[in-house]
Order: sequence, then C-alpha cells, then structure tokens
Amino acid sequence: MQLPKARTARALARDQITADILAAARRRLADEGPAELSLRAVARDVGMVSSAVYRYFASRDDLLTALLVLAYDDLGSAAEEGDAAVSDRDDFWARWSAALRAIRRWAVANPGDYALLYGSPVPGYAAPQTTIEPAVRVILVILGVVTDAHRAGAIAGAGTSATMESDAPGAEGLAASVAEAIDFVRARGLLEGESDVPVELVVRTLMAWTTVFGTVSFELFGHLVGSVSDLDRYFDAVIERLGRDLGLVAPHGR
Amino acid sequence: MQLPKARTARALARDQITADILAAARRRLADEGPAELSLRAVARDVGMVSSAVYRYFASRDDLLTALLVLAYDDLGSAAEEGDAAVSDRDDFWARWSAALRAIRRWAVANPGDYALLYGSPVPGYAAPQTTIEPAVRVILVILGVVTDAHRAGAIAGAGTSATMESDAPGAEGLAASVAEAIDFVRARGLLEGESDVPVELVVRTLMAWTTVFGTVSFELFGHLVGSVSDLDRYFDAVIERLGRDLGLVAPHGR
DNA sequence: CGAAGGCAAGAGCAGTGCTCTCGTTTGTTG
DNA sequence: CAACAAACGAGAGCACTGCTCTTGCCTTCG
Repeated sequence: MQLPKARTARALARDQITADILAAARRRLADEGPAELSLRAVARDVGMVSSAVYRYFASRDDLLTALLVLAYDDLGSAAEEGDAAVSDRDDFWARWSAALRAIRRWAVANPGDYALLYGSPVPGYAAPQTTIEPAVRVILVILGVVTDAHRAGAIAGAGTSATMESDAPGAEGLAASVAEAIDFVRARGLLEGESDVPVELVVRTLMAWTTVFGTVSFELFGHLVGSVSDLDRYFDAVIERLGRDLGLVAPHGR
Repeated sequence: MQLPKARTARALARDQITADILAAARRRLADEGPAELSLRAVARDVGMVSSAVYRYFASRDDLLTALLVLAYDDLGSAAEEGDAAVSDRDDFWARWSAALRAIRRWAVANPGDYALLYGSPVPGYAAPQTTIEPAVRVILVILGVVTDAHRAGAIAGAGTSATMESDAPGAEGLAASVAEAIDFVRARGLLEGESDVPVELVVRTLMAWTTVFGTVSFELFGHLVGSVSDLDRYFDAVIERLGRDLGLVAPHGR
C-alpha cells in the first residue's frame, strides 16, 4: 500500500518544525507551568517570530492540546513499560507495584507535564475528544494487571477480606454510578473475555487509581511537605495498602 | 482588653477596601481560574485604577495568597459545620459521612477556590507559612472524627478487618515516613490524649483524605465525564468504602 | 496650623495572545 | 516550461497584562 501522497520537501519540513515547536514547548513546560507557557517565548526558542507559529498551531490552546496528547501517551507508555518489565507475568503483585511505581516515577520526572494533565484546567478550555483515548491508557494498564490477576485466581474473594463482600451496602450504588465507565472499557476491548471480571473489582481499581493520583498530586503540588518525610517509602506503602485492599495476594516469601 | 489603637477613619476605610478587593477577586475566581485572574480587572470591579490596588497588595501573588487563606478557612469551616451538624455525637458513621459530604459540597459550590487550593500551583510560587495553619483545618476535622470513634471503641481492630493487621508488611514503613505529620498533629494538640490513637490509624486517615481529594479533583477537573454517571452516588459510595476500610462500624439499622 | 505620610490617578515599560499585511518560496497544473 | 495558487516567515499593530514611578490631594498627628 502506497502512501496517499508523495511527501514533498515542504511537508517534511512542516512535520519537522511542528515537532521542534512541540519539543521547545515541552522543554519550557518542564519548569514553567501551563499557565505561564508563552507562545512567543517558544517561538524565540525555535528561532521564529511569534506569528509564524500560528501557521502550525491555530492558538495557544491548540498547542497545549497537542502537548496534552503527547504527555498522555508518554505517561501511558511509561506505565506499560513498567508493567512489561516484570518478567514473571504471573507475579501480579510485582506487576502492580511496577506499574504504579512507573507512574509516579514519570510524574516526578515530568512535573510540568503532570500538572498539565492532572492539574487545574483552564475554565473555558474543554479537552477535545482526541485526548481521551491516550488519557485512558494509564488506567488500562493497571486495570489490565487486576484483570489478569483475577483470571488467574490471584485475587482474594469475599471472606478472606472484609472489603470484598458483595452484599456490602453501597455496592450496587457504586456499580450503577460507574456503569458508563465499565461500558466504555468493554467497548475498548480491554475486557475481551466478556463479563468475567466483576464490576465490583473494576470499581475498586478505579478507586485505587484515584488514590494513586491523589498521592502523586499531593506530593508534586507540595501538600505533603512537612508531613511526609520519605516520599519513596510512603508511596511504596500506599501501593502495598492498595494492593492489599484490592485483594491481591501478598508476595510469596516476605 | 482594648484595641491596641483607636481605629481611625482611614484605617477603617482601608479594611473595608481591602475586603472589597478580596471579595471582587473571589467573585472573579469563581469562573476564571487563578491563572486568568487579572489584577486590573479586579481593580475595575471595585472602581479603582490598577496601581491603587498595589497600596493594599504588594503583588498579584500576594492577592492570591490572601485568597488562599480565605478559601482554606472557608473550606475548614464548611467541614467543621458539616461534622457539627450531626446531633448524635456518637454516631461516628454519620459524622464521617457528613464531614466528607460537606467537603465535596463546598468544592462543587466553589470550584474556583478549590482549584486555587488543590490545583497545580505556580512553579515559582511557594505558599508562605501563614497558609499552613488554615490548610490543616480540613484534615483535622476528619481526623477528629476518627479519633473520637477510636476512643469510643467504634473502630474495628485487627481481626475484624484484614486491613488493620499491625504486622502487615509496610506498616512500619508507613508510620516512619509520615512521622513528621504525626508529630505535627500532636504538637497542634489535636491528639491531646497522648498516644492513645495508633499511628496506623492516623496514616489510614491520611490515605482516606488523599482519596477524597483525588475523587473531588477528578470530578471538578473533568476526568470523570463519560466514566461516572451519578457523581453524588459515586461519592457516597466512596465515602462508605473508605469508612469501611478504616474500620468504622457500619450504621446501625441498614 | 503645618509638616508628614497615606492615598488615587495617570503615564509608561516590557511582556503577552492574536490578527493582518507584505514579499518570498514552494508545489501543482495548464 | 511557465503561470497560478497555496504555504510560509517576517513585521507591524491592537488590546491586554503585571508592575513602577511620579504627581497632586487629603487625612492624620505633632
């Protein structure tokens, strides 16, 4: 199958310059914050005049949207690689820890990008549909670990943990209120094997993800200074607690 | 006790104008976001020229700091009132739910303030010491509920719930890494009765607070659109799950 | 009463997002 | 190959921002 059209020199140059602008913008985002990102400054960095940038991005918000997609994909890849790095695919506890640690590692390494993704959004700005697909990659990773663990029978059911009682009050409320999420995930084909993963478990995973996000945000946004001394250890402990609450069987030896 | 100095007309006017500026800024913050808040626009709202505002606030950041303290106090009051509204002081489940619901209610009603408090901060800006005291009021409320419940024996200990085993791996890690927070809380005199509240429980409460914050942030920052249909019910379910994980005894009848 | 200091107003500076116009370069088509 | 059209970079310009400085007015206090 041939390319729809031969790549002209100009088209190639356009791609290159577009990438250059994005790279420069991302570099600035590292220690500047989305609100302070100046399109003119980015233009100066790539050696252009500000108006020329508008040939590539219709507005500053458009540039931010492109950065958004880039960052979401980067985070998603980091999480996927963290999970994939665990050679023993049946050591779900290791995969759980690796994935979540990778998420935090990426956030700490790219605080500007993280703030762009999960910080306060511009009130008037609504992220376009194109951003939601890369946005769900992260949660699909950890949901995938839980799904695999469940299928392998590595998740403690009701009885072992008091938190998994199916008749717990509020369970049906939870399930109903996130029904859309389940449908969405199913539609995406992640839970290929029909409905063998209980909704309850998906909801629990969502809550765990919320806690992870809250912890990382607290750390990066400075709400933990003076409260938590060893952030690495704290996060590891949170991971462990979450896996435990989820019903993931504890690691073998220790 | 007399006031240190007689309030002159000018001093009174200064207080009034300061309050007017803050009120106008907060009004704008409701649908504008911290990054977009324009000092000049605020000045116009109160009928002043921009330079005149600098007589009252040294810089835009100073204005934001003042708003920060105001919002923290407002949120703290909302949480305290939510807890205090429960007449049966021994119904800890009700107090737990009421406090957390009040927090979310405030956040939904004041999204601009919430974004200012818990959104991505300005990279160069460091909140001064004066903000940390009003900032801890919220968590002191929910920590107070848990403390009261523990003293009344309304928190299930180890054995009832698998999550409270004191020999669980990572427990000592958690306790050590948040030692500063514990010390801080103790120094503030919240945990007056010495060390009768296990560190483990304080840490769990901190994690619960993190989850609440993450859930509210996800809701307000739009990360739940298309995933959760009934936000009220979802939050209630999260509250219930958190209280259960914490070991709070379930409500009597149902 | 008179000096001192708080105060509002205005001009001005450097920066921003964005629009428009102007030649130039590049690609396509007759 | 020549002609037209589209894409492009540069620059000027508009309205806006945070912030500084100067100029007078007016309250306060010695």
